[in-house]
Amino acid sequence: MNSEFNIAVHCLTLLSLKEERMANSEEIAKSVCTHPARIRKVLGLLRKQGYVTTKEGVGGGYLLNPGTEKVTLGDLYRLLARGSLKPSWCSGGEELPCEVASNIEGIMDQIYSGGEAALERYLDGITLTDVIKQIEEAGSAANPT
Amino acid sequence: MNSEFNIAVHCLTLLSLKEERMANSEEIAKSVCTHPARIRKVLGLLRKQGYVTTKEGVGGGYLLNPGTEKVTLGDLYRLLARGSLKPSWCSGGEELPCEVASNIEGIMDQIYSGGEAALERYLDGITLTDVIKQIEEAGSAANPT
DNA sequence: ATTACTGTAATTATATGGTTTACAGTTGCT
DNA sequence: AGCAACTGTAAACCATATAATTACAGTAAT
Repeated sequence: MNSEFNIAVHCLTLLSLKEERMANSEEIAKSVCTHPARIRKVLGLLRKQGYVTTKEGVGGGYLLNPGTEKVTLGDLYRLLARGSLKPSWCSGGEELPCEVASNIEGIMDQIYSGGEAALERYLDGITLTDVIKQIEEAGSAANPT
Repeated sequence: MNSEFNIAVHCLTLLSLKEERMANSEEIAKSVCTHPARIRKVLGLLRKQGYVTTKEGVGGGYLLNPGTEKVTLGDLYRLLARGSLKPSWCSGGEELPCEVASNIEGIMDQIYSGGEAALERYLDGITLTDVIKQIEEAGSAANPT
């Protein structure tokens, strides 16, 4: 699947763990390990969903909205990576004389949709809170108090 | 995901519907709509699993083994497309000083594995027989007796 | 005004996936 | 034996998809 889903999870957990729940695209890009413009693109989509608020101008950046921790990975999947199961190339073709060739595409489409539904159900069971908790646990294991 | 999975499903249903359960790579390639060399590559893997027998030389080709219709799409997925959920690019990195960056990879890995397990469970519920039946139904609907 | 940000689109670089070519190995036929 | 029709496999080539980068307009704090 698409890596923007991965980026979204990363950005939101990072913001949640930040004091002030805020950071700018440059800082986030360092942690994600990509270019700030890419972060701005993904966070622009998350803003449209109401997950973050952006502040332009000096001292600006992205602010995590309250309640966003309840968002599930399924929500983020649907927003950023829906349809990623079906490959860009598929076999057969409507116009071909072969019975299999002309019908397989529709059947495989159904199968990919079903697979995606199964995947979404799984991802709906994981919230950002779950991911954040795991990060915190991993961190405290590395630096025990 | 990888389109070889799609090709495998196509080839096996095609062979099952053929009189003699046999065809050569050129004929199959026409139906799948790709190059014969690609068909040979995929069917080579299916041979190693015992799903087909190949016959080299004049009049050769691929023969569907008895019982292969019981194979599930999950089996084919594991053989040809396992691991396709995780994107080639992922965020973060062990070496980074950020707590999120250094831990996210392992956590996302687990999530991708879980998603893959969910997907496999779904695909395990579909056999080649199911796909073949659907092709037959679609065909008889187009040409009613 | 100037500086430090975001928003967004266009461009370039790189990776992936599919096609094609090539040729050695195998088998049936005459 | 020799030819023709196949598979097996790897390498080269090409197209497409994805990520990085550049660029610049818009916005807000000082």
